[in-house]
Amino acid sequence: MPEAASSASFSTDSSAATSSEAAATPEAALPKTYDPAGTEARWQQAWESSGAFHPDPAAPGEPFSVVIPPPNVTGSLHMGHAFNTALIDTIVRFQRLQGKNVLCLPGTDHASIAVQTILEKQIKAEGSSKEDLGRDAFFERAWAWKAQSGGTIVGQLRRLGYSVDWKRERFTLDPGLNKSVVEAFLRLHEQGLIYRGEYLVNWCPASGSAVSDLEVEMKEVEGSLWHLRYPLTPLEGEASAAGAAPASDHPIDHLVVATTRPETMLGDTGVAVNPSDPRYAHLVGRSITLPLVGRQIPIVADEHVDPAFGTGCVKVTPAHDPNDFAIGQRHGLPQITVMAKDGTMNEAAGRFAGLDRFEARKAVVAAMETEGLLVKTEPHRHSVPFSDRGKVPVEPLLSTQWFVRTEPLAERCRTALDSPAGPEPRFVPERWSKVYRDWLTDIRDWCISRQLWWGHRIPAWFLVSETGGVITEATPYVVARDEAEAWVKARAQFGGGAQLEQDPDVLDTWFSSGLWPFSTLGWPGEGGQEPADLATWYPTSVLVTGFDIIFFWVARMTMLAGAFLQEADPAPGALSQECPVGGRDSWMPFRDVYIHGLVRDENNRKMSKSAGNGIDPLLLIERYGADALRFALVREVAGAGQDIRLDYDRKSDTSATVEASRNFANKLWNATRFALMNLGGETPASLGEPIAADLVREGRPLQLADRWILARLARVNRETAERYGSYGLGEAAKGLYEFAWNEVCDWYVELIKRRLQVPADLEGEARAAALADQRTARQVLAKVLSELLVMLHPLMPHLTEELWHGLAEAAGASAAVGASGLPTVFLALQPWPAVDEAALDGGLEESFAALIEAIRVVRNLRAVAGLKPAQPAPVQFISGREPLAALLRQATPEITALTRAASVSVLSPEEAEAARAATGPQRALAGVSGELQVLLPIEGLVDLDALRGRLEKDIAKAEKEIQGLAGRLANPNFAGKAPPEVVAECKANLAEAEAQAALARGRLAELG
RNA sequence: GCCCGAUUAGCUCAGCGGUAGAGCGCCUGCCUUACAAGCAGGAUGUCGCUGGUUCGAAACCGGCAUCGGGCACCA
Repeated sequence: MPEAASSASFSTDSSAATSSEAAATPEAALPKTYDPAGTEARWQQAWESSGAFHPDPAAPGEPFSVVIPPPNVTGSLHMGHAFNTALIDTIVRFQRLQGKNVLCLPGTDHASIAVQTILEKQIKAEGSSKEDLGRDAFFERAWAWKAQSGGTIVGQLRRLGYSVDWKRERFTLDPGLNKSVVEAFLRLHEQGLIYRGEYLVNWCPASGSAVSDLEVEMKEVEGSLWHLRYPLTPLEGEASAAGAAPASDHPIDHLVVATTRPETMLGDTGVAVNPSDPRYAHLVGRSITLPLVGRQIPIVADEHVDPAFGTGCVKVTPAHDPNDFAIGQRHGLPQITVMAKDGTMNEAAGRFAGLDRFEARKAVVAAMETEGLLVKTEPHRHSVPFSDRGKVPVEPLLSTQWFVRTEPLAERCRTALDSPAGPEPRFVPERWSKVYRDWLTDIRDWCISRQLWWGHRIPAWFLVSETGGVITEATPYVVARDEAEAWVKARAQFGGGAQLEQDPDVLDTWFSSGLWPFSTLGWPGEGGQEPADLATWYPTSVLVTGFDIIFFWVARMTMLAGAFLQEADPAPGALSQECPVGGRDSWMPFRDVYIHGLVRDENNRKMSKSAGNGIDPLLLIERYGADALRFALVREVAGAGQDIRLDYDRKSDTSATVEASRNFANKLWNATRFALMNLGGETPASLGEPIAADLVREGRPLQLADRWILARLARVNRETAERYGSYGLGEAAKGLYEFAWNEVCDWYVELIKRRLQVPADLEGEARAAALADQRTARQVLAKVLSELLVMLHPLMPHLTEELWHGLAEAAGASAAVGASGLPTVFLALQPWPAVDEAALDGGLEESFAALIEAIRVVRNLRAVAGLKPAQPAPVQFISGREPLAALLRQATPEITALTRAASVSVLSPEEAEAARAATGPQRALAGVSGELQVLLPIEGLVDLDALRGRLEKDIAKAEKEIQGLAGRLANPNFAGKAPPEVVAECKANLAEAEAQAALARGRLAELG
């Protein structure tokens, strides 16, 4: 237990001695600066050991659920994860304060191809291979890796203060999720949505596996375009090229094709031209003798060919190019594979067999040149598909794989997006729904099998006895939950004597990730019972993730949910373990999808491992605290979905942005420290709510500043709840920052200091009155502060939890503690405070702003005149506006304290004129704010030049304004067409600016 | 090629029809007993360019430029 650190914290343990001491002599017990390390660890432990975030599906409260995007177990977390975590945790903590039954479910992803790549690299470095190890030993090693990396990740998530339910933590490859995966595969297969077949797939020679279209990235490379001469095969009876060729005066005896991949010509099975191309129309149907190979291949007409590009002739290699594959299909051309799966040429490549594909390219070009068939070579910049993981060009190869038929699933999703009740899911920001929809339109089937080991084994068993003991495209198979069921199915279909072998391949990682929102909640359940978690928390409330995985993950989840979670799940009768899904509004796995941006580095580059510019979140947490990092990340969010930039100095490992948030944490710490020193050992509970009417009755009414801050508090409460609830997290953070610092600390606390300290020499009734008023101030301060802490809790959970307990237990009252000695009552589980509607007072907020401005003018005058801060000076306000004048009179004691005033007087213009008539003009520091004149009538000790400068500046500013306003009013169109209230405001402003200029001129003249 | 962002103070970004804002940084003065991780005061902008709509545009519309991202892709 990290109790040692609690000396730097508000003590919440049962040894109340330190607490009561803290109340009496706070300076002794509380340091001036907040030290997050001990505090954060302690609260994380307390929350978790008390099960604060382990919800009961049967508990009351509207369900609210989030499944976190499971990080890959490929090492440790980066700043993007910290950002995602900060956003999700802010949302779920807010919803918990709203009284909802909140589940936030954590987990990690096995990341099939990424993890296997890492492990194979390690094994290779040891001079071995996964084949040497064998499948079992490899798995053991992979699980050990998972334990280590997963442990690191979970540790990092805990360190951020993530309020997830660790008891429900899942891993995409754990046995429960395997059950979901197998069930999903079975049902899709039964529905005809999974099929197996030989197609052209993206083959990654580096990982030795097929990959999906999404895992292919197009990269621009400098290549060449080789023009090759393909001779026409002479027609029968055509003796030679010089023979009769009635169709043309210029007989054609060859075609020229252009290619970026000459090595594939060995697999050419045709040449295509555009059907409307007059140059070649007469040649369609004739044959070419394929150079180097000698094969006869036909000339076909196909719309795909662009007559304007190159020669208008295209070589067709159906086994090695997606477009050629399609052309081949349309014209019944054979598919000849000339390459093996390791990227070398195979026996079909004849004399080029055994060469690596890039060597073969050179060799083929050389051979063509030798034959005199290379027409020319041009430099050519073009896009080449690269494997995301393997970082090598992928090879389109014919291969037998498993596929998900996506169109029927995508169609459901498109329909849901057009739901009359509003789009499902709802994207925030909305623009991402277009990206999502576009991808779901014209979607291609999803290759889900991977020739890897680390992953969910495909639940298909082959009757290899039917095909000579090996698995081929033609081998019959059964899909089953396990081997026993496979045997039953196999016997039923093929009788006894079968020999079964499970498919050696595994499923694409995203297949299991795609089930995450329901597999983690217990889908499909046992014995036809719907799991309680699924019944309560499905659909989840919101998915929070980056835009980079909308296709990979978001769309896969919605498509797969559409197959399983519909009210009328069309599963055939064979699947009797049907999971009932009654009573749901929607089968969609989430109501909202909140898409956030990426974290960029100080140079505006995306932070990534490969770029080497990542920042370890733990480094910043250690330096500034988890709350500071979280607050900094959320505060950077502008609107929604925009990337954020985190400034960072790599030499010193510091970040000004995070430091600013750390400073804010410290500000809150000190505000609470101030409160503890001034609440006389009382707590918000013992003081009670400051109810205006009661206080009037008790003869200690709310003062002006009290009413003002309570009005502000009510408004900020309302705004903040609205922002948190509508994904305006950055705005919520900024709003609270400004309220806490600029209003509560800078003004309210300063304004009530005088009232909090009752002079010892005060006696009798005056003393009683002062004490009564002190109590009012204490009540308001306690309320404002504790409510502020609740509102800030989603953003800075540890600090606010600590301070809230500090406030609540100020008197040393022992906190509720559990058997472990840790607290059992948490701010995290408190209700959000109700907005005090009666306290809202727009007029007061406005007039108080004028008071603040008046004080600023006084301070500015003092600064300009070079008065020493400690030197008192008389202050005179002249205002013709009664509400403001009254306010100034009322706030005289506060003004005195905040401006070091020797005296404060408030005069009407008439009184001021009369006084001047009586005493003559006096030298004074003068300034204006609106129609308010501020005078500091002091002789001597004043920098007159600076004062003149100040007045001249006032005049210039007023003149500029006058010019603008007068110009506008002079325009007849303005007066005629603008709304009357705008014109009136404009006139009023002009009058005021003119008055200001006149006043300032007058004062300037008086200075002489 | 198509689609989306962005372009405002030195930096990071708000503002989205009525006279330009915040934070950080910068300058000046302060250890004013909650906080120097602080307090007070101050300076700083042809709001990317260009047409248009409007009484009025940083904001709305059209074009252009630059930067960033996504999708597609002609061999």
